[in-house]
Amino acid sequence: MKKNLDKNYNPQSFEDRIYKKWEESGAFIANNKSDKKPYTIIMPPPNITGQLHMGHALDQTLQDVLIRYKRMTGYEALWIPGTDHASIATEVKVIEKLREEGINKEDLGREKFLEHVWAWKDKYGNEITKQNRKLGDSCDWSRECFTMDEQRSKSVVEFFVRLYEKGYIYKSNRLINWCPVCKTTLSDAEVEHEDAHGHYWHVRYPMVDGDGFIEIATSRPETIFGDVAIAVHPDDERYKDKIGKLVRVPIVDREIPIIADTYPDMTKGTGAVKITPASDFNDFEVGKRHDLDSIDIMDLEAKMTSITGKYAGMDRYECREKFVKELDEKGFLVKIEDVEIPAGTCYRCHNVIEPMLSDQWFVAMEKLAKPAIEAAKNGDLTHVPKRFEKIYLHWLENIRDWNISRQLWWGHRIPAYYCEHCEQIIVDRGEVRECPYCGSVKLRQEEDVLDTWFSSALWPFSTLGWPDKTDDYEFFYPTDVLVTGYDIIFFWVVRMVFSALEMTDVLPFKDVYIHGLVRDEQGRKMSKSLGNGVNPLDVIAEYGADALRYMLISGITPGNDTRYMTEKVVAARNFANKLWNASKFVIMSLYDDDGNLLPQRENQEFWKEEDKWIISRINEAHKAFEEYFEKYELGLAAQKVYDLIWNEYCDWYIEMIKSRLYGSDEEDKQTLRYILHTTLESLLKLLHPFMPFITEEIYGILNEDAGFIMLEQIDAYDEKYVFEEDVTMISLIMDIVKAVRNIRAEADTKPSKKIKAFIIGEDKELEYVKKGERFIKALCGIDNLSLLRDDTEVKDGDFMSAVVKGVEIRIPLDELVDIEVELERLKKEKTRLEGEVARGEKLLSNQGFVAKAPKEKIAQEEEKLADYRVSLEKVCQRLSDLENK
RNA sequence: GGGCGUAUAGCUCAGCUGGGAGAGCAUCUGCCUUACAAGCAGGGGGUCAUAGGUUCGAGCCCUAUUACGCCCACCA
Repeated sequence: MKKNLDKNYNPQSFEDRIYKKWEESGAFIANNKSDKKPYTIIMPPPNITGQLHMGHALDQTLQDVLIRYKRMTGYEALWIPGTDHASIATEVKVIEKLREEGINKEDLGREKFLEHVWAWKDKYGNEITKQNRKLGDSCDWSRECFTMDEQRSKSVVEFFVRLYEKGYIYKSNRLINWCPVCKTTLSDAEVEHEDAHGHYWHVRYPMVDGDGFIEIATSRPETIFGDVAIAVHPDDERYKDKIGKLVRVPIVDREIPIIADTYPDMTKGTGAVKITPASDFNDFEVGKRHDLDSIDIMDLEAKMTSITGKYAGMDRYECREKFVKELDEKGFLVKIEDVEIPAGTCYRCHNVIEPMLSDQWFVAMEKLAKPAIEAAKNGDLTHVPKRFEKIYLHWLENIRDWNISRQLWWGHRIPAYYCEHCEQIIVDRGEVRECPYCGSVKLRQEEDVLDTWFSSALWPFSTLGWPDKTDDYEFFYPTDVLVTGYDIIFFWVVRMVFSALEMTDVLPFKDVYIHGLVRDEQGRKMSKSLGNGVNPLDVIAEYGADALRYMLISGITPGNDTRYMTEKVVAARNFANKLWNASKFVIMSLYDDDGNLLPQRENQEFWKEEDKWIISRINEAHKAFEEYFEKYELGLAAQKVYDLIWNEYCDWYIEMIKSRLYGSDEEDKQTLRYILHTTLESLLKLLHPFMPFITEEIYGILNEDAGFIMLEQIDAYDEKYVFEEDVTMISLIMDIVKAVRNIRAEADTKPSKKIKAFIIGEDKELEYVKKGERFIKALCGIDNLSLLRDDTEVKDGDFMSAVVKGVEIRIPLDELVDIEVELERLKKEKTRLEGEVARGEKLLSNQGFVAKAPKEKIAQEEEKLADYRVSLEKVCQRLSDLENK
């Protein structure tokens, strides 16, 4: 049976099949006993609540391209996949689902609730890993991790205990960010700052001594219940005589002092600030300095506490409205200003967070941050692109202690116990049954769980078995590169770095490759609320994973955002289709009608110019790839292989060899088959990291009984495949072909019409032309080509002509159309050449250039100028001949 | 208030250490030429945001300016 690819490129027909074969054969599994050098990437773990979105698709495609390329260039490549329990996000989702079923989290109790979450995780947690497979991710599923699986939980406990023992972890009562909707505390990184329109309510507080009022402005009047002082700047003349006196808090009727502190800004508001330590971070600091009390005015749901009297139990916003009304009615309200005020919001639910006084666990950051700062400054840690290093450093240099406790149930429960007898805190790796201090067995485990990012921080080494000294850890750690978006540098990159430096004494990775966001066609962020998200799975279903992957990678540059555009996917699909058809052509020529491989001849001595040309071009691409991958210029690498396949291999090489293929020289055909076979193989390998499915499918049919292309090696750049002379010659031929085609097109010659042509040039050029005669004839529809040393033979008569690189082409006009067209062409060409000559002369007569430019550059310019002069002369000659007729 | 990014062909974007502006799509012309019309061949289209400067030479380096975008920051 005739062997070949299907008639049409239809990715749906093979992508799933190929992935299954890869996975079942163990092709993704890395060997920790390999002789090769390790190359390791840890996949940023998607949330188990998540669906694959374009951001994941980009992130993962980048990693897969890197991993596949490294696997094909001599490395033992390991890419570990995994998922994140996403404490808060998952818990919120499960609570929602339970609520729909009429079940309340609190009624269930911790144990039962967690059972529900685990069931939920089992049901949905693997969705995203199925989607990874659709994308073609070559990750090692045998090593798949989950942030809450047994080994990772062990890492987390170990990490916590070690930090605790070294004194980095402490428990403290202080003001924290509280989300009243998610009902948990948040770290600083989890608070977003959004501007909202609000007001300044100017309120006056009567002086206790009856001597007038002091006016303050506040954006949060409901916090007046927590006021413990009014602060003014000590240098503020307006209030100097009031410092130390008492004022009466409106309605609340509490007497509070006017204090002097440098915190108030005399130029802002009224210059007098009310101090509410329990509701504001600045006020908290002022309160500490002046030894003031803190008054809790809100509970954990942001409802007013009993201290607010009739407002008790009221929501914070409702209270604000009613309280302002009361202030107004009682004459305390002076005026209301409309302003934009910044508000801290929860990164999850986007509700306004409430500063709350609370007992929480913290990691002291100052000392831990130092080596992480140092690592970036001394160049051990490289950000790609470099500018993100600033963000990284800025965060670390201004870091505050990390609040790691969360009032949630889903997550790693903090391994701390409280002795109910002696009130000591006991932190231990295992379950604690007896108090080591007093021997009491009345122990209570901490209820809080750890911040999700606490486990993520360990991901580069916990996934490799840490704290155990596993073979994987020994061989694959540290990893090579972390690929992620710029949006989680603080959450994640920073924390992985200091955690690794503290726990493993090495950087977790050398490079941080940062990509941008995938936006929609109009450049907007893809979001649920806008409904403008494009589901990668839909794109894969319609165009194939290869097209999606290629679309995402081509044309991107590190750190910059990109847009999803259907037309780009179509272009990528068309490229795949082009490769499919070209491969079909090659395979057709390699096998006979019974599907047997036809003989091939390898000997280099029989290679023709075009063979050496394409081999040379591919060889150069190998070099370019090495450089591009070194610098993470994946967009450029993708562009390179595209051009090579489409513009050079398909448009030129295949067209050039058709006459040989359909000719009668059997031995030459054997050589040709060898070249076609090997060059296609090389191209497939170069493209494989970007388009793994189509290249694997073609490779499997091209090579019977071959292994996977994904496990093959891409050739390294090799000097012995540099064929300079052949490249020069073929370039000349290509230019001539283009010139003739241009003449034919301008003269409107029927494509089917065969024409006569003359080529006039020097010996060297004519030698090249002679060698390439067969191409010129075949590719330009010329049936009669004469090579001449001078133009005496063809001087008379009407011609159209073109000059390229000192070679003149003349085509008898009777073969074409009228003289006017030719005159027009020649004039245009003359103008162009005059411009070129003028440019060259100007450059070379510039003393500065001649004196300072590199020698090679000058020689190059001289050569070009000489060339243009010859060409111009010929064109002028032609022009005057024609005009004098 | 600080920091950063972007501005290049009608559109979306590349352009590595400074050495004659590129791609895809769109557009125009001609082609179903037995791998491919998801294609082939040919063409048109850019004072590289503005103003200075450095240099023999600037899309690229420096300084200002403008527009859009992003990040950080406790302004009542």
